[in-house]
Amino acid sequence: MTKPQKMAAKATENAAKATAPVQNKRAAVLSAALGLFSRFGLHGTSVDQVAARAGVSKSNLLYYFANKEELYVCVLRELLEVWLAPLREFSAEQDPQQAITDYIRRKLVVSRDSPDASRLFCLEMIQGAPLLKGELAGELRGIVEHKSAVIQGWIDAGRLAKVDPEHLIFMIWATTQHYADFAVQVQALTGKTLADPAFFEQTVANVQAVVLKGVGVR
Amino acid sequence: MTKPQKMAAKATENAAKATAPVQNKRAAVLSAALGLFSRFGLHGTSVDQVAARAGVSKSNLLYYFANKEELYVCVLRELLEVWLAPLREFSAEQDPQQAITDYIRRKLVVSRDSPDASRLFCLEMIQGAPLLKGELAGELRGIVEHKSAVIQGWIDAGRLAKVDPEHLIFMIWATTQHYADFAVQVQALTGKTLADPAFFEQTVANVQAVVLKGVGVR
DNA sequence: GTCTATAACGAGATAGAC
DNA sequence: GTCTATCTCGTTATAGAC
Repeated sequence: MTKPQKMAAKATENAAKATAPVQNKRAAVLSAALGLFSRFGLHGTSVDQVAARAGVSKSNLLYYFANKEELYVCVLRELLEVWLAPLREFSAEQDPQQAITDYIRRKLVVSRDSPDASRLFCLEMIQGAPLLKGELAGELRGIVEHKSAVIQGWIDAGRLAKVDPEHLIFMIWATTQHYADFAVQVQALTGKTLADPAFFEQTVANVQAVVLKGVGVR
Repeated sequence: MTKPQKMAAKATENAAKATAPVQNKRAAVLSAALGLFSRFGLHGTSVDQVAARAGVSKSNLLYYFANKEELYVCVLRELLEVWLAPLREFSAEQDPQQAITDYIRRKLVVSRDSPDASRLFCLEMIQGAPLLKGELAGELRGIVEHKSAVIQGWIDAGRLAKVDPEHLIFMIWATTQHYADFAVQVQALTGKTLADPAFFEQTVANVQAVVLKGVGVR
């Protein structure tokens, strides 16, 4: 088995049977790569920089990842799960007000705790999502259609005001991700970051308040 | 006067006394550059690509702009005005509901007609706004503080619900720019773009409805 | 002002010793 | 698995003729 084949196999198997130290190295590289790619993009980041940040040599990095693009794709793959997780939990069994309240908080927690993931996702979208277009049209679309139907059900039952469910979802995504993607702007204008607990709670409360009132039936 | 000096002078004078054909070329290059930088970033775009798109040779382009970074900065400078214009019009003399209604529409018009500008602005923010930080802390901050005071005045007068003005402004920015920056995602999930007149009006109506109701006093 | 040719450099990727 | 050395290519930027 040649090296690239081994690597490809490892990637598809989710690296199930690799040894622990190898996993640590891969994880370190992926984490370093996320941090840099999310700020400077694929072309704005050199393999050298990623290697340095991860504490490995460039050629060693290229032993684990066949080339820069493969590394980038691996990072994106991990990313998508982080990004999708909060949406999956959005449930039809809950009270609509509570479901929206919880969803907004979960998304803001991601913006606070994984701003890198949010930013790289945004970067990818801006560039036309060359590598995520497939997932968008497939998995994400399925989930969104399902959640939209749930929201539409609430509206038909008179539990929410008449809004287009997809626009409501976009609005929640936009307002919550804004605090990660435009963190510099938020900081320049308010002096605060989501890392500040008081500001975080204030943000959660404001977004929840406007959205809930905006779609409320009362 | 050496070439770089001439160029720098031309840039600062706003190219007031340059001849028309020269202006056309500069404009063509700037426009081509905006289109490419906004998709692929500074490092993802080559001078060659910009030149080709603008219909000039690479070395000719480098006659007008001393180097790639200067070109990038020129593009950003133009950008900021496009981005700020709708906010400047946000007026204290209007009825609050009307002011917010109009502002949302204006921002969505920009998202529809200048998605490149919106995307490049977003790219710059994601990267930490190395070149716009100054403007953010200065001019933008001043305008935002002023507009926030206006909103606070409306709240104190009981004409709007109690919201933090800055979060309201962020919410409007986020929801409206989303349709430009995440256009691929919006298209993948709805099949539509703001270029579609019906979808545009539907978007305007939805955003206005939720925000207005969300901050309304009734 | 515009062109062709080319210098100079950075960065991705590979070869091969250990 | 990890390293050093090196090849190769794309890209920026300049030199200099017209």
